[in-house]
Amino acid sequence: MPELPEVETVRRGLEPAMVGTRLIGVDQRRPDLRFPFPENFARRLAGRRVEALGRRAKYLLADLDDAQVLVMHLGMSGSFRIEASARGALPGAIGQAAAKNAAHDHVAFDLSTGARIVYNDPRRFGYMLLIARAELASHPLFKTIGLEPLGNELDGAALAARFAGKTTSLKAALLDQSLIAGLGNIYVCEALHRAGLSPRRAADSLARKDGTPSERAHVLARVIREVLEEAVAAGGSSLRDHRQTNGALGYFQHSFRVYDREGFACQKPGCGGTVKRIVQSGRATFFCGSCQR
DNA sequence: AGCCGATCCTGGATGC
DNA sequence: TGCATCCAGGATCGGC
Repeated sequence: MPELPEVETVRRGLEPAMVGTRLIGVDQRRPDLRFPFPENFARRLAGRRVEALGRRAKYLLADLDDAQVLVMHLGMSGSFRIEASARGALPGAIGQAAAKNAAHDHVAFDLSTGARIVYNDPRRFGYMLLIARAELASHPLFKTIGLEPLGNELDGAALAARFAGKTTSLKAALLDQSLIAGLGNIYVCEALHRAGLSPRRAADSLARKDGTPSERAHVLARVIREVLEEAVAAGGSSLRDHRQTNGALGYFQHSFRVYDREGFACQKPGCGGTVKRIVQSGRATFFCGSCQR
């Protein structure tokens, strides 16, 4: 489910509820998600104060007052919701939708404010880890992570340099978290369409023969940032599971130009092409065969 | 070294 | 209606 915009939406929702509060109790309802929870997970979190809530790539990072970081990944179907109090249920349709899914509520954090934050994940591809802050950067999960697209790292030159010598497709390279972080299937398809680049084009074609970045590289870097920022502003894309922490749906799915739009007309003015669906390394790719070259 | 397919898991959509 | 099949926003692993 969650690519960078969805994770960032969740972060912005959780931040005001969590930062500065203490974790009074942690209700861990099963031994594992994708991986086993850390040893004594609930006990190690109890009483800790949350100092900051950050994001790197698709990871949420809660800085704790004991120099540990609670690392959370939402996998394909993970979501957080905030309940106003430990006992209280949310009113109306949002509350009902949450209650219906309660079988997949795997962790709940009770905060010193009385709020409760619940992690729900039907497919259980998500996970939570505790890592010492000093060891975070050298941790296997983080030391190989690529460019952060919303930071200052991403520009055409950096992208072309990362992709230099890669014989794989642009689609596969953009999905590779060790090259550029945070993109998933949706935003790769959308960015390539906006850039007018074929997903089948070789990744190293972003650089000229002399190694300098081509115009394509600059355009692609710009539209990646653009589509991610627009999606964050829309609260992410809600296809199945993604919700904002207040239960509301994101609405960027209404702005898709190619993703899941096989057979529809290309929306680029004057193009006249049709959106196609192909499979690349086992995953659906949506693109316009006319204007993406 | 680097790429591809299989795999973890559940639920929704589709087809017979 | 029921059952089987396929597909899904991710990322790791083994095999080649």
